[in-house]
Amino acid sequence: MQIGEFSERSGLSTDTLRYYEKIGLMPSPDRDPGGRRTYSSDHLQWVEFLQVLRSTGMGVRDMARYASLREDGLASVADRLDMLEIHREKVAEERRRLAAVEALLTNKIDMFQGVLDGTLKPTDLSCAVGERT
Amino acid sequence: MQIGEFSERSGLSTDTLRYYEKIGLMPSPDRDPGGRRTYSSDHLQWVEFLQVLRSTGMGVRDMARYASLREDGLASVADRLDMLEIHREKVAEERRRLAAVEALLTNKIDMFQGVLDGTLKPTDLSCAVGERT
DNA sequence: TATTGAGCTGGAGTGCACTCCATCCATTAC
DNA sequence: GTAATGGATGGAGTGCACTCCAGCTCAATA
Repeated sequence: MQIGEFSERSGLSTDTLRYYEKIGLMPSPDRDPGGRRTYSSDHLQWVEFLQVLRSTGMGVRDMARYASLREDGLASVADRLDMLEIHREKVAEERRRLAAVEALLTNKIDMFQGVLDGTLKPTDLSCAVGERT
Repeated sequence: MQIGEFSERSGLSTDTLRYYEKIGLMPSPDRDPGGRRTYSSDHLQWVEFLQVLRSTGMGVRDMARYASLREDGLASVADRLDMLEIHREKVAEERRRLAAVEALLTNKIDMFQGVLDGTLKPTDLSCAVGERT
């Protein structure tokens, strides 16, 4: 498949795809006789995983390192495992942090609602983190 | 308290604090006779909440909008409530997404471990999203 | 009183992750 | 044959959120 279709299927712009290739995130796809990139479904699975890493805060530097390990094949399994375990822990921490923030937001929301429906005096708001009446 | 101490306590650099003030995230603190900023513990609570918003993906544009509503006092409670509810839903969604990513990473990690301890053939790896042997 | 240190301002610079663009080339449709 | 379409390339530009800096003032201390 050519870059246009690949772009649509992966959800990444053609510019981003060429950029990812340039910085070493994507193995260079084969070219057709006219010099145009030809992607396989392997490439598709891979960019989808890249997007997972990216959307969970991994920087392109680390993604490039993982991509390079992946290119090394079996020999790099232990290293890839290390990276994934470290990343999973980061994701888990972030998820726990978000849960705490949700609780804090719920608390503030409840106070605002209390003020709006009159069950709370506006002055009670002052104890809500960072708010003012 | 002066900006140096405030910076230490809040964990934001003095540059960032002045920047936040400039773009309307922070109510301008009083100045001492020499023209230096004097922060209160109210300011501290507020920047701490700003950091919560920031670290959960709210952009400075929206934070400035919230800050401006906060300056309006009681009249803006309904609007602030709206913003917080919308933001809480975003945070909740993100938390659920992270949980899914954790599961995916765990799956890949298990496969790599299987390959390392010999209970899985390297060729089985190919079914793991985006990997190659 | 001289020096040191903290803080002030306006503006330039940085890093990240793209995104856009001009110009050129190949393929396909008519 | 030619026009339209899609892709290639190198390099410049963008938006965000800071971060750094020069040159200054002010206050506390030896």
